[in-house]
Amino acid sequence: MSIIRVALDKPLNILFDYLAPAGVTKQDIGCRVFVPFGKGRMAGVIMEVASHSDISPDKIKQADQVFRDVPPLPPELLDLFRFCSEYYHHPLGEVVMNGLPARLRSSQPFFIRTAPAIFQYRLTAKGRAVDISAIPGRSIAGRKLLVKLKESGMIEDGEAKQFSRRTSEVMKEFVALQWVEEIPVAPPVVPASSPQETQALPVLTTAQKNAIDAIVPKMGEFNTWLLHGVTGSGKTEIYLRLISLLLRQARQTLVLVPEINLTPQLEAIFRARFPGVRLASLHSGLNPTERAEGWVQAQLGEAEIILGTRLAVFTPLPRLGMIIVDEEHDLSFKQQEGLRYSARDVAVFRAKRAGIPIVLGSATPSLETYYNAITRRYLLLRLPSRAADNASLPTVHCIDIGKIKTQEGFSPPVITALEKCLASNQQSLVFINRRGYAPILLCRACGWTAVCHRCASRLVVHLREKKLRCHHCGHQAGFPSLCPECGNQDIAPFGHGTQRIEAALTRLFPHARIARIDRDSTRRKNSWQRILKDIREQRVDMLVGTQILAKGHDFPNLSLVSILNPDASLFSTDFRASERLFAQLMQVAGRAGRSGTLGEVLIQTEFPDHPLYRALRQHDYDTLARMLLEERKTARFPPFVHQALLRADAPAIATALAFLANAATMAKAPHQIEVFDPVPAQMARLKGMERAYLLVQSRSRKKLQEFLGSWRTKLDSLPSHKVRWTLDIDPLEF
DNA sequence: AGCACGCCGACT
DNA sequence: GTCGGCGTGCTC
Repeated sequence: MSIIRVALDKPLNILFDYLAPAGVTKQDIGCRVFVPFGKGRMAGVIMEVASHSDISPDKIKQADQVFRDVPPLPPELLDLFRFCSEYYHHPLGEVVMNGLPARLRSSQPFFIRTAPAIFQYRLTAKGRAVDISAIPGRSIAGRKLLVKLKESGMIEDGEAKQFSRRTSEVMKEFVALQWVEEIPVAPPVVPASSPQETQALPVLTTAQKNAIDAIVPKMGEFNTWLLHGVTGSGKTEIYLRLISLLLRQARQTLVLVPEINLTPQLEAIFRARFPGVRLASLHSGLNPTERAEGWVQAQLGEAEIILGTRLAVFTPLPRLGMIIVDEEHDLSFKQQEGLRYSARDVAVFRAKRAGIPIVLGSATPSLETYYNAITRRYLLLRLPSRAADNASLPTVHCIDIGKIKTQEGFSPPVITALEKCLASNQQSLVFINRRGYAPILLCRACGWTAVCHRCASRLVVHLREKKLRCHHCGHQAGFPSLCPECGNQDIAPFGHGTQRIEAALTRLFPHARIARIDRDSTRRKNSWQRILKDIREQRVDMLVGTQILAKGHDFPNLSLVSILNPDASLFSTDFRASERLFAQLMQVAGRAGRSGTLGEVLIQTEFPDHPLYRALRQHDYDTLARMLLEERKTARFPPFVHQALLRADAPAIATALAFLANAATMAKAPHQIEVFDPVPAQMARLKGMERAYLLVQSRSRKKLQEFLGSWRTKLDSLPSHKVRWTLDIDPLEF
């Protein structure tokens, strides 16, 4: 027992053997270890302990130090890493180290703060006497804090921290001034055996009740449940009931959500429902230490609910009882670089191994998931109507802009509807999936358009900043006054983006309060949360925005959704474009009329009879999904085949294509495997790199995997000057 | 991936 | 004469 095999963050598909430090046993498998490597030293994870090594003894170095600061990674997690390494054909060391929070990847030991201190801050008599003007006006955090304290007398740590990053400092000053006193709160005993659900629980709809009755008897076994519920049908309430059940059994629940935007919302709901229950929130908005702390709490079994984005699927969870993947169709579950894993698929595998249920929730399931459900590999639960008493699904109308002319992007019926909405104090939403002022800068004389020189894309006009921007690489350019091609002055923005629509709305409705919501307007930290608050508190009449608005937010007073130009992706070359467009439109449409008021959705299109819009009008996901599945079947697309992409990047497209051609010859297409011709990627140039890919597919996942395994060893030995290649399993983008 | 070693062009 | 280009090969 003197050799340890260590996973290191290196693009090599091997473990590295080291002489173990004294006293190392099999108990240390899963511990982090510090080792010499090349001329430096680095941190890794002990994957195996062995008695001998095949490496010649003179090469083997002595490992420096085994870290026992946190418990070793449990065997199930190491298995999960091995599975990912094999399935995604990615080096094990990179998989393992990618799964650890950054703070634990470093060579610094991590000191667990035992019993993370929770404090209450109570306003003293002295503090009560302080006038708000005693705090300088520029100390916004200080003022907010004092106002809050005067309102409620006391505040908890966690709540205070939400005001601003400065809060803890300010609070220290308050304590020093004896305005507040600090009272330690005893942390809840672990595990909280009975969740204190104090408030009256909402009455369940029949569909919700049926769903819960179906899952509850099978809580102890693996099943993949698809919870297919229209927007507003109350999926969250089902999650809450199931979690509550697990809390009573002292088991942990892992909840995966798409992106950080939704995390605070769901976190607030969970905390309100289960006060006193330890919830670890793992998202990219945390600093490395916070992230590691949440992770360790999960690993120690202290955190009972773990809420996080895709990376959270790799959290060690000793008492895991269920996994929930909310908005399972969301693309952000798939990592698009490095280890290209799908957190949703990894979660299903993890649940299967652990013998626990997994619930995939969506109003618009991915076709892969839906297919699994209708073929009974997954168990399907439906919530066909909205949960709130008086809420029904919005009416959807198409406006044929082939027949009715638009002005500044708006057709007369949309303008009228917006007017009516404004007059009756209802909020409206204008959806246009394009940031910036206009997508194109065009010379009317010669047809020249501004393009990015690093990407195969057009530059987008950002009028306010007087800049042209590439939305793919971030490149910025000034605004030319003449056409660089023909010298003509007649160059102008063409088409509509959110900024232009916002400007048009401001002209049309000068008295309306208009908010633009896109990546540009929500870039700054907390600005999205602020806008959301403004919307909820009715300080906004009209919202203009991109797909950010489509995602899971509840706008109670919103009654009109206008969708401006969705046609572009109807006839796209990407076979998933229709599925995505439909999901997106269904999601935005679902923002309308979620409580009380009847919602209305207006779609401006040149193809009002297209089946996609017909399905949308009838809120009929199933018919369209089945139709799209039929198309996929005849065209031999997923989910009827399994795909893998060999991607190659090179400075010149010919180099990338030549490499792929070589790779294709090596493949010697075995039985049941289709190897296609190398082709340039959709975005043929990105950030100065030319990109191409080679598609491989098979009806048998197993056959495809076997093939990929042997192919990859050959690829490793292929000359690849100037070419960077990766395998992308179950690719979503081409 | 880094980072070495190694073999050929323009510079103080 | 060297400094440095990046092609090739190794890391326990």
